Amino acid sequence: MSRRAVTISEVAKHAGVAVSTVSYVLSGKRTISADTRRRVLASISALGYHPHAGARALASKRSNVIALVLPLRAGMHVPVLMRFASAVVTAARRFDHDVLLLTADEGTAGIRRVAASALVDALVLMDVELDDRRVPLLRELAEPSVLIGFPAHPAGLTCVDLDFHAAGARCVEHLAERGHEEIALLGAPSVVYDRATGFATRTRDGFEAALSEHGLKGVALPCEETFDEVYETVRDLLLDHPGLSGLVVHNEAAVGHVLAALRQLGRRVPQDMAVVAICPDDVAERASPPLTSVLIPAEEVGREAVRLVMDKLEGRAVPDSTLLAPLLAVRSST
Amino acid sequence: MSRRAVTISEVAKHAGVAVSTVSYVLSGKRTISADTRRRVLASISALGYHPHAGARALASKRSNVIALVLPLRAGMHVPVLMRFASAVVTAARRFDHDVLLLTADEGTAGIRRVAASALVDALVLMDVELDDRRVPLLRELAEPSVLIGFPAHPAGLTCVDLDFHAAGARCVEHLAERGHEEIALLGAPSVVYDRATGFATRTRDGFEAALSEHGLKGVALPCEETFDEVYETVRDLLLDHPGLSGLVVHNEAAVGHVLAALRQLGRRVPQDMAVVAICPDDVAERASPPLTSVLIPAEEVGREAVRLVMDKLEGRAVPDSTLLAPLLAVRSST
DNA sequence: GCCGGTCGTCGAAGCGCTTCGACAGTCTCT
DNA sequence: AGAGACTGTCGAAGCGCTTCGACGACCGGC
Repeated sequence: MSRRAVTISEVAKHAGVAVSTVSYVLSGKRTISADTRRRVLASISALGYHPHAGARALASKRSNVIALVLPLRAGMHVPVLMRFASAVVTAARRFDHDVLLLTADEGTAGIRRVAASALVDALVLMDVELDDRRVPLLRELAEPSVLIGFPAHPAGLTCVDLDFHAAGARCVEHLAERGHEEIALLGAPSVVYDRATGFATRTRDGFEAALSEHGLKGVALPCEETFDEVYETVRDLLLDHPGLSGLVVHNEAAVGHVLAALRQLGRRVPQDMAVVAICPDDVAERASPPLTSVLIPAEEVGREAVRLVMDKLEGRAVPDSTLLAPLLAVRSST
Repeated sequence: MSRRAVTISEVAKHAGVAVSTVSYVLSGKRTISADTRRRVLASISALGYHPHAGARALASKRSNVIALVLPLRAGMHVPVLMRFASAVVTAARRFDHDVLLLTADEGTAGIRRVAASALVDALVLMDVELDDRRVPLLRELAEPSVLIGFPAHPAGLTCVDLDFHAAGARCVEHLAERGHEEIALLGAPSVVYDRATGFATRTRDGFEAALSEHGLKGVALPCEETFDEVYETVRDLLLDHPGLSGLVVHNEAAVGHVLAALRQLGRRVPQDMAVVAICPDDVAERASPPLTSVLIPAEEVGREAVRLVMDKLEGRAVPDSTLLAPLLAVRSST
């Protein structure tokens, strides 16, 4: 049970070298002869030595821990969140760092606490709001941070997200390849556009740009999230655009309703209407029929966020904004 | 930006006391006069002092961090997981601890590492398998741990979970009271049974035990999570068991699909088929119709796990096994 | 054969905190 | 009034590690 932990000085004694030599073997910050290194490493594994994290943090001013701030509140699509978290942990481990989990409900206090107490070296925040209270705090913090998502004023911050402009365009392109000539985008609820929320607008712009590039007809509409509103929107859409044969849905909550409405209106998917969604993979897969979709690359975003934050820790310059290319998965709805 | 952090000795100087006095004000381990305490606290907030976590861990042999080991892999219903995680973080904060997130894919190595390096004081593990490789390690570890879920041989461990055996039985009992004579259990995806994960098996055992106790006919089936698979399963079930009038669903991801499939197959709930779910409350409430359900008390389990692990840290004795009684909420589906 | 330059290693000085023993003062019994 | 028990505070000794400066040993160039 409670064997007292092995310390670096016991390793040094066992290997017949100075404490500092053991330290240098471990950190590689000074050259050590191959022979000495071998002896030290042998002693380390013979004794089962693990450096004491606290002592290391105290002496080196690095805890080798990064904070991950998750929303954990209603309205987020949780499975995606989890995949982000998982990706961040895995990526952090690759840089020999661990991950401290903070929930957003502790607000700025939690961030301030873990940063000020040197518990963490850096922070990764998820689900940043347009006007996020934490953003000013991050700006004045000594510890580097990376945001997943974009606030309204990202100046001075490092942000990473899916390239929604390209995602909108990619959907159009896919439908164009399939020979569709008139397509519509059903987006976020109108309130989201009114707020000029980044990702919704960016998708629409990408959609429209691609439309004119491919010489297609089309229309972009906001889309509410109750079944009745969705039904009306879809019905009117079909009446107003009899030539319509392709649909891009960028509204996770409405996807199911859209499919149900189409079914109810006697349109088969994909025979009468091709549907492409921009949504998490599992939503697309579970829909009936499974939807061709641009997936939200959680793993890649998480990995990239960690890479950026590590670069900042090492003092390397990083781009303010990193946009990840969309990936389209073809399923049975197109 | 990078103002050097305030240390305890600066606080001491500012307040005109010894360093140790500041420490005792913070820890309360010795009596301090009200007047001195006030002066020290004033200096602390005036200077914005935060104790250095590493230094504290080094000197006190306590990091005030607990590890949370999450599965993050297929077959688990992720939102529930998230609620566990959230509950653990919140509860840990209440004991002035933070939470380090480990993923199960690092296996025993990660656990060994964070324990040996004194990064964490204790561990909470989720989704323990019946024959979990990590269990022997936990037994020999000096750091206390608590499992959410039960392995096959829980001797010497501290485990907490919903009493799934009782939950399965409770559902049968409820349906028996309502006069149903042939009922089925739709459980987790088969991969979960193959892994022999405790909770799925225990629910089934409880279901079957109650079945024979009440002299009912019935069958227990695994249940996948896409609509098409669920539809097939339900359709076959109805064909094979024409007398079936009650259904227990223990699979959050599938409940919606089960209801949709029943509707599509012309069975009304509850008139033609009574349905009881074992799932988080919000899932049951949002279903249409709202489902009678045994709720999964994620918050309570997480909180309890943290309480237990803190008790162990303080050297207090704790029960080996904590089973939370199932609570059945009657809604309109039975 | 001597000088300057690496190379490999060591010793010691912290890093910021907790905790132990010591010790003046105060209070409470006799 | 004096012994004994508290109270409140201090100083100093670590906790286990990193890192800096120092210093022999060895190298090649002249």
